[in-house]
This record gives sequence, structure tokens and C-alpha cells, in this order.
Amino acid sequence: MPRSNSPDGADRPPSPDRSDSRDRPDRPDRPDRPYHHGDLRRAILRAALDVIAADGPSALSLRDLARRAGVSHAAPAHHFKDRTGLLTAIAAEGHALLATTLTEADDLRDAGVRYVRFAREHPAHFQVMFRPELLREDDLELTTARALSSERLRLAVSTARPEFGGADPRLAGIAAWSLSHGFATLLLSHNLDAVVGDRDPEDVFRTATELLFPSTAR
Amino acid sequence: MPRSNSPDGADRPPSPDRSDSRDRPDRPDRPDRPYHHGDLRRAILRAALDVIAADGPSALSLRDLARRAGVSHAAPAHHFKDRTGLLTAIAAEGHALLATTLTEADDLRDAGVRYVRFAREHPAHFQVMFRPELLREDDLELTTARALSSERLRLAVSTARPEFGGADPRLAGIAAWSLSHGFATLLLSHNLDAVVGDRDPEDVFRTATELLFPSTAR
DNA sequence: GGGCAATCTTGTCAGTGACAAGTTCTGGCT
DNA sequence: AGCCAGAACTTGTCACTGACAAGATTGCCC
Repeated sequence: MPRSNSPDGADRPPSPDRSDSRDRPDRPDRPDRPYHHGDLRRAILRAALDVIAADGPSALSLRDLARRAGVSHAAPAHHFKDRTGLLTAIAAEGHALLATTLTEADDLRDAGVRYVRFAREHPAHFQVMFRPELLREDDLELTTARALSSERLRLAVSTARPEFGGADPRLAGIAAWSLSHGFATLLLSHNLDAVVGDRDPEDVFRTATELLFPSTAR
Repeated sequence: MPRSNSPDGADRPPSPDRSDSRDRPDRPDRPDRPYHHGDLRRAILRAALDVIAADGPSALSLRDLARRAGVSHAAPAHHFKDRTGLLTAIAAEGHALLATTLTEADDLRDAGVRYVRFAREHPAHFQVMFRPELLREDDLELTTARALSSERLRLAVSTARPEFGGADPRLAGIAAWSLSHGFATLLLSHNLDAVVGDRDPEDVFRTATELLFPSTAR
């Protein structure tokens, strides 16, 4: 299973031009790589997203990520403290990304579609974001990112057409969020494969929601 | 953290009356327990459900379960083969339970409410049932149980009032399932705590769905 | 050019899943 | 009654993992 495309099989950024690496024959028993990775944090993150997208968060191993990045087994800890720290960083990044895409939504239905698209385009983030037991809940970066994304969600609901006018907007929010979240979750866990078939999942979602929100928006 | 109420701290069924256990002074260095647990499979399952409900499937440790049941670290493997086997058994049991409760539903909305109630009453089962990466997908018990539960779901959708008449019933099914599944998922992951407050979650769900399925069923 | 903090390494420990091989018990057959 | 096949459980072991501690290397700033 090839894990990279760099010559030594490790995922490293372009060597920060150190006058030809052959000039430094220290570490004779090792593929000569600089002591400092250069962008280890990002490399670990990318590898982690790959693993999670493929096999879920439970398949994540810090030591495996270190191997993929071509660093020692304890290197990741310096950037993320521990496994929980890594997952927390991913969740925070996910909330930030989600907030961005929701901001551009011009409609509640559009927000729903964007929510589903986000889950499809960032499956690893999505699979981690809503699992408190995997995260450091008091992490500042996480809490602020989450506050932002849920604020965006609330905003999208508030711009919904007045059908919901009378009702508690929070209830409408729950309904819309549940629908989108459920669809996204079932989709990612391959529970809709049979029904969706080879159609575009977002189209299926849009059509399905038409059944619930009869499209007066025309 | 007390894990049991039996005298030796292990979770064992009433000793299958073997003429007073003091009569068997073998295993002198051990709390005298019968070589055979008596109902280890069920004990492991119960303990596993506790752990998962409290801390999620990733917190599950076969050795920990063995300790709780008062057996050796390899004993669980005999009943479940491995970790995946245990989770698969739980998922199968969950689908069977879900199928039962859905059978008793007299309405699509009622089915949704029952779905949410199931998730609340069997959080551990629910958290495992829809995670293919944790399960042995080709397990016979699992596939048959799942076939039954999804059949029940399809049935509930087909009995829905004819509002959906023209539409693809599979689409209506997706919409209803997504809504219920999303709500249940967000509820279990404590993402609705703030909005639900101290209200009954099932009431909240019922009310929220009213917004989407305007209750002509009165 | 000297020191300091960030980055990365080596070494180690306890916990875990999986497997192999042995032990103890149960239940059924004759 | 005796026995034996196999179920239920144990002990022992291996590779792997997360976490921590202590040391090595390096960029960088004054």
C-alpha cells in the first residue's frame, strides 16, 4: 500500500534547500532527511484525514501517522499533545470549514445542501466533529469554531421563508439540522447506497426535502 | 467506581448451586468461583453496553470486560471471537430490537418517535448499528436482523398518508429516516442539549416534525 | 556567537487485541 | 457407572499502541 510519492516514501515538504543533502552524512544508518520535517503538523493532519476518511477515527494511530510522515513515533505529540488533541484540532478545522460554506448559503434549503456537500467533501472532519467522547471539549479553538458554525446555522434558519414564522425558530432549526445531519450521516455510513444508486446524492437530498418542505419557493 | 454488586466484585450469575463453594478448595490463591461462569456471554454483553453507552465504542476493551465479569482476559474471545465480533453481536441485537418496536408502530410519525425512543433507550446499540467500519458486515445474524429492521422501516413509510402518493416512496423513506436518524444522533451526542433543555426529547421531536409534516392527521 | 525555545529522537512502561496451547468442566452416549 | 468429545475457560506470549521522560538537533533572535 503506497502511502506517499516522495522518494523515501515519507510525506515531506520540499526540502528547504540545504545545499544538497548529501553534504551531511550524519545519521549514516538513516535515509538522510533533515532533522526538522518542515511542516509536520500539516503532514500529520493530512495523513490523519486520509485514515479517518477510509477507516474511521478508531483506525487512527499516532505511530502510524508518524511512520507515514517519516518521523519518530513521538514527534506528533509535540504538535497535538495526544490522540485527543489531534482529533480536537480536526474537529475545530471542520467547524471552521463548515461555517465558511454555510455563510455563503442564500437559503435554508441551500444551507442544507451545503451541509450535505460538506460531509461528502470532508468526510473525516464530519465524522469527528460531533463525537464529544473523542474530543477535548474545553479546547478554546474548538469551542470558538463550533460557536461560529452553529451561529451560521441559526442564521440560515432565521432567513427561512415565513412558513415557520409562528413556530419556535429553534424547533425549525432542529428539524432542518436533523434532516441534513441524518442524511449526511447515513450517506457517509453507506446506509443509503442502495437507494441513492448512481444518482448525485445532493440531488437526492434536494428532492427528498421537497417532500417535506413543499417547494413554494419556486 | 463500583461495577457490580456481587460479593467478589465480579458480575456473575447466582452460582448454580454446587453444594457450597467452600467444599472446593482448589484454586487456593483465587476467589473461589466456579471454573465456568455460567452466563458469560450475557455478562460480557451487558458490561459492553454499559461502557459504550457511557464512553462510546472506542472505549471498549475486551480485557476490561473480562475483568468486570471476573474471568480471564481471553475468555470473551470464546464467545465473540474478537472485538469486531462483539460489536457485531450488539449491532444485530439492536436491529432485532428496533425491528420489534417498529412493528408496533401504527403510523409513520409514530415510527419516527419510536425510532428516537429506541435510540434513547438503547444508546449503545444505536451507536454501533450504523458503523460499518466497526462491524463484520458479512455476519449472517447481522445481515438478517438488519434486513428485518429495514423491512419494517419500509413498511412504516408505505403506510404513510397519501401526501407522498405521487412521490417515490423510497425518497419519502429517506426523508423520514434522515429526520429521525439525525435527531436521534444529535440527541445522543449531546448536540441538542441546549435546545431541548428539560423538555421530553420525544415531545420536541414530535413538535419539530409537525413543522415538516403539517399535521393533517390531526 | 551565544543562548534559548521549538522541534524532533530515543527509550521505556503499562495496556490492549489476537492467537496458541493447555486445563477444567458438562452433557450425552453406551 | 464410565468415558469421552467438545464447550468453556486459563495461562502465556507477541506485536502494537499511547503516553511520558529525557536527551539531541536546529533555527533564530539579540
